[in-house]
Amino acid sequence: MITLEDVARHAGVSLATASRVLNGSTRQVGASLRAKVELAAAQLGYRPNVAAQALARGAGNVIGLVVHDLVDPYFAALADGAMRVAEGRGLMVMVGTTHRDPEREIAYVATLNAQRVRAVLLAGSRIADAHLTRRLREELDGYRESGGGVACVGQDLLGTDTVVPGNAEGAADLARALAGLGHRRFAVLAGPAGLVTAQDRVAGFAGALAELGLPAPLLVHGAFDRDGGYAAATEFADRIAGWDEGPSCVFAVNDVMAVGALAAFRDRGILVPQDVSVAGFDDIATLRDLVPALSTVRLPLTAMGARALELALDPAGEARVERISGEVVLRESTRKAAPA
Amino acid sequence: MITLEDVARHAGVSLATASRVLNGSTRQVGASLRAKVELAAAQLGYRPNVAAQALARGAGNVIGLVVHDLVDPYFAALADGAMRVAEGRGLMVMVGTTHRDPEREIAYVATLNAQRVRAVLLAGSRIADAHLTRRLREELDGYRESGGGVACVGQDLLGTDTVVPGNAEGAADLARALAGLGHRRFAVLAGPAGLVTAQDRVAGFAGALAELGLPAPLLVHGAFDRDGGYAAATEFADRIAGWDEGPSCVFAVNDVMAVGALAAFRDRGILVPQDVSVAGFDDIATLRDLVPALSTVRLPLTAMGARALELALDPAGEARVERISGEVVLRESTRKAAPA
DNA sequence: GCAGAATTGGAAATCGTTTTCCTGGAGGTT
DNA sequence: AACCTCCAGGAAAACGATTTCCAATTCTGC
Repeated sequence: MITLEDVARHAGVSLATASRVLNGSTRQVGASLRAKVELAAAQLGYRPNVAAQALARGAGNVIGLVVHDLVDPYFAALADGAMRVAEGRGLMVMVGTTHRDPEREIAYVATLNAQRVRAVLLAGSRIADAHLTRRLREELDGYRESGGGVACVGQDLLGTDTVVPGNAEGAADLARALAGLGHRRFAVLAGPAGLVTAQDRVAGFAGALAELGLPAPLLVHGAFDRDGGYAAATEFADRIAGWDEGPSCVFAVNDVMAVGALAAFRDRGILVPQDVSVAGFDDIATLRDLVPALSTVRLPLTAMGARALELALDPAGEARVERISGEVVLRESTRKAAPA
Repeated sequence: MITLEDVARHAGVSLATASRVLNGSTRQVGASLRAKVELAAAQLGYRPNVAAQALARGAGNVIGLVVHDLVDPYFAALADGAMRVAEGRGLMVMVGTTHRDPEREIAYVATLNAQRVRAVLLAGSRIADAHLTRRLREELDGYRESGGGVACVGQDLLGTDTVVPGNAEGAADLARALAGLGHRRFAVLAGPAGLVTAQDRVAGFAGALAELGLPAPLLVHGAFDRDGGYAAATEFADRIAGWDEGPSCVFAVNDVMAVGALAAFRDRGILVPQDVSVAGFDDIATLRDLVPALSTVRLPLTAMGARALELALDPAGEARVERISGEVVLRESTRKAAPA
């Protein structure tokens, strides 16, 4: 490996001068020496050793990103937004995927802490488990004390800068919109019982229904992914099989689950939206071409990821919380309910 | 920040001993000292500084991954596979997204080189531009000389370990399968003219048709993404509008483009598969619930990403090339052609 | 008991940079 | 001409670990 010392020797200057020329410094270097150093560096093919730079400077140019699953388009979009910001600032991004294991999440924060990354971005919803949350919080506190920025996308549970999607409000808006279409009886594919994002969406939805004086929705729990949606929709169909009046509209707490639900209904010969309307949440770009097109709540995911990283990188005294509201988008998967 | 020296002092031992206790060493440390050091480290909340470790050890535990676009499920799946391997080996992953800009790709390799990452994984197809390819290759050679492993997923153009999807063979198999369904006249939504992956798929497809004695397909170029598929399909529909016998089957060179094509046909009232059959390539998991379900060529993307990283991490004398073959999956988007 | 081997602990060199001083010379002001 | 300021350049001290020696101890086998 070519080191800075090699370059300096080859150029006939001191280490200090070579460093000043090659790796941005406030100090000036005379034109002739500067040229010599640059030539030597080019000839030798010098590459700075960032580990050494990070050590000497006391700060690297890496940021950390922790997501649950890169294959889930929700997280991919968030990551994309964050990476664009990182790129714009000349930072590299280290990514960790937890596959929804809270222990892994804590472990990643510890690792990123050891890496002395400039900022850590936590994406995705926390499990509603006080003990785990506390441990994560402690780990983050330790990290922040050492000067790193932390932000998260999701719930404001960690005392950090947070970009909070308007889950409850969006779901409530959606409920009102669906009620406006004439629906009276709803089911909710509610995701895992302990997942805060899912809880918020369910609560917002159910709350709006209550305000409208409509009956509480039928809740079916299941995993937060496509297969969870499929399973929950199947269970739903089984449960209402004998009823004379079942729900006319099903709300899946995210788009990916809604896709699973659509598949389940299709497999059982239930027509959407004729037999039942289906709505999701997130407005995942990759899924906009579904048939029938999914009614949902649009969240500006890329912008949210970008904004969160900005928060993490630009420190403030107080923990800031930014609420991002979703926008109801009605498409073909929901239709006017038949008059009662 | 708590350093190892703080821990050593607090425990009343030397730096060397503390290092041996805390960060895996071959040397033994007596039980009593070991306990003292561990206690001190825990009390002080010591976190090793990886930059310093990397410097002292001469190698970090980071690998680099360069993809075009994380939002594209193709790359997300590859990245996921690679990350699982990395996780299993206790390595962190630095991700760079090029957004299909070859200059950025080269820049990322340079940056990863400076980071002295253990291995670099390049995913995604190279542009067929000799000059850019040469520059990338030089950059990679420089990196490999310094001891890093390189692998790529895509074409074997860089003289490195490579996982090569059977693009031409898969497309040829698909062509034969479609011909077996009775199709005689084909169109290909061929992607950008300079993209090697797209070229290979087109060539394989066209080659098989020629072998079967069928007419050469109608080629329509466009971007390699959903909107490119939409635009190309629209152009295709316009072109054949006046013909008395147009192609009965359209092959989009990837699934994402096929989704765009399906949308375009839907918007123009063209029924798939009744009016025209559509097939894609990749078998993206997120898109398996489309209606009509997409006929395609399945590529084990996650496994490919994982394998590529394994190649990069386990050095060999020679550059190894592993071919991965795709499997034709016929679904509802293609149907038997009406007898002529 | 005793030589030699094995083991354990510590001092100090090392990794590749950045950065703080320090020095000598150039330029400007009375 | 004397004095002061400014500035380019270099020597050397961090930065926070690992690792190589070396010395001191404890085991072995006779």
